[in-house]
Amino acid sequence: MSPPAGIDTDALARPEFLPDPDRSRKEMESLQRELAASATFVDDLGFGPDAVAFDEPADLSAGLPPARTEALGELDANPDAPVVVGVDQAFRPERDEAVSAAVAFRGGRVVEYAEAVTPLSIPYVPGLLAFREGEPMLAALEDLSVAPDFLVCDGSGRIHFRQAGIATHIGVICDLPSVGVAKSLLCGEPDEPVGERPEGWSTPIRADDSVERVGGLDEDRTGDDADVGTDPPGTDLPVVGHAYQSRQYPNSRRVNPLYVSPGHRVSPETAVDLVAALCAGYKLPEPTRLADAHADRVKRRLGGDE
DNA sequence: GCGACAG
DNA sequence: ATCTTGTCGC
Repeated sequence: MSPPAGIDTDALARPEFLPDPDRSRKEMESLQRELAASATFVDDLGFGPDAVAFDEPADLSAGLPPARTEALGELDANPDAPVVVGVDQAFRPERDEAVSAAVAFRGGRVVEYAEAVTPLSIPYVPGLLAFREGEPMLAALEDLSVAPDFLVCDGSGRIHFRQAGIATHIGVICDLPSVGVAKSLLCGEPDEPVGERPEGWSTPIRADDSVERVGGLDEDRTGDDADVGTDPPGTDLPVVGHAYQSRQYPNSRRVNPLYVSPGHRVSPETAVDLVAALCAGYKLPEPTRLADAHADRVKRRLGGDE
């Protein structure tokens, strides 16, 4: 049995990574370097893509599916399935508040919806998103009564100037495996051009000059020195994530790929494999898609203004 | 100085 | 992210 423990609130133990209006940009950047150094971009999960795979997308036409608490029970078909949690946010610009949502799944079923409304204290700055939205995300996670085994965050993880995107912040703070799923590329360079690609296609994103290298963090690089010079150009650069074509129309090229990167305790390769398994017919992985819908629902319930 | 930049 | 109707294409 797994008692509803929710998140191990280590968040309070790492206040340095939470928003502080008085902190300078330089200070936030060095905190991220510190955080990247304590992050792990190698597999440390205890389960694989098959354990979290969705075989059917949720039907949202009549609203979100009800949470099935019984899916947590011992009579569940797959009692050992990991708890996957998708997190996303909606905003109330007029009030400068974030509405964050966390949706927990087990065996492909929703087991809990959680949410939080949080005042925003820091503006959006590319590269410093976690200092604006990290607190709200944690608030939604702490509203959960089930303990997550894996977090799917919207935004980048290792695909980040200091290899510490919001998925990395959240993963390290909670000490949970996490991945970042972004709809556009923050930095880095794809091995191949990212256009007109078939469903299921993916290509590595490698660190470019805009990505700071983190000491002791690149030992997960593939190949050894003997390969240098024989590999294609750029192959010696560290892979920080992947572009992944989760959806595509047969006779059209309009859908852009997803940019998947490890947050914490996962490798770039496993991160894409996990996200591929979480996708069930739509562009976004199911956890993210439902978290997005739940955040919108909560926002609507709160009302258009005041 | 110019460009580029998750949500 | 948010402001927003209809509309082009599978």
